[in-house]
This record gives sequence, C-alpha cells and structure tokens, in this order.
Amino acid sequence: MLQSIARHISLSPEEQQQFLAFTETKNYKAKTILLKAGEICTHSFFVTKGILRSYTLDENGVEHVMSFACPGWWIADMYSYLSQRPGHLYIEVNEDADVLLLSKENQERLYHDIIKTERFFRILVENSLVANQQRLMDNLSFTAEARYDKFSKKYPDLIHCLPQKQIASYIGVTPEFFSKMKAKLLKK
Amino acid sequence: MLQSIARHISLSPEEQQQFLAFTETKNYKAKTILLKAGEICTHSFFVTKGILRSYTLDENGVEHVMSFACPGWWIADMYSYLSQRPGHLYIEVNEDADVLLLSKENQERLYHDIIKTERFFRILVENSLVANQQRLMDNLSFTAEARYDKFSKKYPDLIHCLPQKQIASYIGVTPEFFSKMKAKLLKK
DNA sequence: CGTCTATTTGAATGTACTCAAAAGCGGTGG
DNA sequence: CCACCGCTTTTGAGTACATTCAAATAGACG
Repeated sequence: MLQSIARHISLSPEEQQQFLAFTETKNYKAKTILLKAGEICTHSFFVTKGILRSYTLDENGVEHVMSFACPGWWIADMYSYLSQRPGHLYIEVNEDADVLLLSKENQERLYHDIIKTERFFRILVENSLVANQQRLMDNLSFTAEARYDKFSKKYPDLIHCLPQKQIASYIGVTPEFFSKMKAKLLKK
Repeated sequence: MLQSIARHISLSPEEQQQFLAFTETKNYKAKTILLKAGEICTHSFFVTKGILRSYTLDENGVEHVMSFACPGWWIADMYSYLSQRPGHLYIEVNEDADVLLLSKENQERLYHDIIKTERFFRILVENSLVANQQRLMDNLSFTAEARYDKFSKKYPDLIHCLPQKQIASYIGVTPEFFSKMKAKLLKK
C-alpha cells in the first residue's frame, strides 16, 4: 500500500508507520461477504492479495456488479462509507484475499494528523470519478459487444479469473446473452 | 459560491476574497460552446445563473448527455481537466448563464495557499462519485421508464426547462422512444 | 462420485431503436 | 406583427438487440 501512496504523495517513514497503524490486516476466504446491503460501510478495503467485488441486488434478485478490486485497489460502498448511512452494495470476496481495513474514524484521524493524506484520497476519488464517468458514457454509447471489447482490453488479466456471469453483469448484459455474444465473436 | 463553500469548510473573509480572486466571472449566451471534444479543459465552471450541460458525440454523431449544471453546481470535463489532456466532452450553455471560471493553475495555487480547499474539492468529488455510481447502477438495473421516474423525482424543476431530447439522452434512450414512453405514462 | 452452480443453446418475447413523415413550436428577419 | 425556417416532438411501421424461460451440458468442489 505504501507504494500506492507514494505514487501520489510522499510520506516520511514515521508518517508511513502512522498510516499503517491506522489500518488493520485481515485475511478472507473466497465467498466471504464483507458488507451487505442495508448495513453501514464502516471500513474501506485495500486489497493486497486476491480479488473482491461489489454489487447490488435488484428487486428481482439479479446481481449487478459495481466494481472489482484487485491487488493495489481500494473498494467500499462509497455512498454508505461517506454518509455513514445504510447502503445498497454487497462486498464479497471473489478469491482468497489479504485486505487492509481503514475505518471511517481512522480515515478522519488521518486527514487531521497527516494533512497530506487528504490530497492522496482526493486524487484516488478523482480517478474513480473519471473511470466511472467513462463507464457510464460507454454504457450509453456502445453496444454490448463494444463494451465487452473495451473491458477485455482494459482488464486483459481479469477476464481469465472471473466467472463469465460477473463480467456479463459488469458490462450490463445477461449471462445467456454474454455466452452467445462470445460464441459469435469466436466465429470471426 | 461562497455559500456553497461554507457548507463544507469555513474560510476567513480574507480567504474567501482570495478564493474569489482566483476565479473569473463571465456571462454566456445560450448555445455558446465553452469546450469542445479534443480540446484541453483548462477551467472548471461554477454556475451562478442559467444552465450548462456536458455531453459526448458518439461515432454516429449522436449526443449523450453526461451532466447538467444549474446554479450552485460545478461542471467540467473531469478527465481532461485533471489530466490536462484532450478530452471527449463538449460543454455548452443551455440557458444564458453567469459562470465563475477557475483555471487548473489557480486550483493548484488554491490547494497550496489555502490547504482547506483541498478538503472542499475532495468532498465535491466524493459527492459526484456517489451520484455517478448511483446513476450507473440505475442504468444497469432499471428500465427506461423507471429511470425517467427517478430523474423526474430527483430534478423536478429541471424537467420543465430542458428539451425532451436532452432528458432522453441523459436517461439513455432515443428522443422518439422517450416521446412514446411519456405518452404511455400519461394514459395511466 | 454426487451435487450445485456456471455455461451453453434454442425458441419465443419484449424493449428500445431506426427510418420516415407529419405536426408543433420558437425565433428571426422582413 | 406575421411568415418562414429550422429544430423539436409526435406517430407509425418495421427491425434489432437483448431478455426470458427452459433444458441440456459442462465444471467445480466437497
């Protein structure tokens, strides 16, 4: 995580230690659910090993993947985490994972104690926003086929370690349609 | 704008003046284009009067509305503004507008001179991110009808001052389909 | 090995799009 | 102030992309 921080701000060794001291390390098995819809997201998660994902369940019980988190990525239900109100997202472990937990309280302490961290998290959120806006525009502008193409170019490695139905959900189609689409692409 | 800032951080009168001194006030007529795709977004815009909107044009020349900005809202091509690389968005004046311009350089100066402003903009971006994620999930989970319903409840006043085709574009359907959908809703 | 879930395939359906044409509306200039 | 032009909205018919439902097959895990 310190590497990932160092890409945006520079912390002294003491500050680095303080940052880490505010986090908690945990290991989770695949399929563990770290957060459920209706709960308050008290921590944000930094993945050092494995894969997590966040998703909603709609009124018909269909899953819609919000995001995947690989090593080096943060994940949380931002709405719930920021407002400290019950959220709509589930966060689940896709593959056995090592995770750093940062509680909302410790995050606030960090902002207070090491003011530079505010910049760090601002930049993270800025990057998320840009990525999210891009994904939204892609969904409005492109067909499923083009979205899949973009996805596989953006995350070439992820494709091999995710179940198809989750990729289908991420790009916004049913697993059945995704399967047919893939078959059609292979013919070409 | 000072009111909008005061909701998140408190600035001394001097700091307030300094903030304002970093901005530039302009008045634009409807249909003025403030930014084109391919250009670098050098300023972010704070609307004090009127309405702006941002959108992309896809390969077929179809417009996809990214966002509307009413008084009290910021708007920019965040990708381009943050990276200072050519962007994909157009920003256009919907209704004659008064706008405060904040250049990227002055934004950086603000972060440096009044460190609290970093918090302010962090919170703004956080809120944008949450809203954007919500919109993305709505697009994946709901039908056009439900999205229109949500939109009209979230922005009841906007509906009356936007051309239908822009609302259609925002919720992600063609103007023709939107028209038919509205007719069907009236029957009920 | 058996069970449970994921994937594939097919047929029928539906939601939303395209194209085309008519009607409505607003602004601009004569 | 009216007439005209351009743009938005409406309406209809035909189409396409994607879904639903169902059933068969394949894979993963205990």
